[in-house]
Amino acid sequence: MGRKKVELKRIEKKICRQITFSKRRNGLIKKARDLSLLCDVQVALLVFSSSGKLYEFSSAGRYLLLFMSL
Amino acid sequence: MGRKKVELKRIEKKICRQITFSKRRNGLIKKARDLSLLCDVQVALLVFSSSGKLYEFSSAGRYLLLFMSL
DNA sequence: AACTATTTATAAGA
DNA sequence: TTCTTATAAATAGTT
Repeated sequence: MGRKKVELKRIEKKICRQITFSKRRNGLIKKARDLSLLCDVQVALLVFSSSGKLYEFSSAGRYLLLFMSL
Repeated sequence: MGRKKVELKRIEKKICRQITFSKRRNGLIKKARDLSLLCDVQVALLVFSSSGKLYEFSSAGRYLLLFMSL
């Protein structure tokens, strides 16, 4: 959805990757919220930036996420 | 993105709600995958249908999610 | 399940 | 970094 069609592969230029991350992360969180509201379902979304910052949306209350290296 | 602008509130007609759920759920999972790939970040997305079925995407390996009613 | 008119998201540019 | 705008992508209503 932009001036050019995007190739589905890692964006190599760091600055471009960060800008895209910011834009798409916000878009994804909005769509998660919309889906939950429109369709009355529970959604949990977690995004970790490469620097480790967590961005999230959850329609439910509190939750605990454990990454397992099983 | 359709014939009419959508109101951001629960879709009352069950059939319409189920159709929208199917379409948007797939779209959301695609966008989660794209974000992870393009921006090289970790993403976890979980969607529970009203009947309790789980739809998910995770760029990481295995994980365990616990909803807490604290 | 496919189609298509239209809205929405966003890539590039300013 | 925030705003704009051309275009790609998603999808609401229809078939």
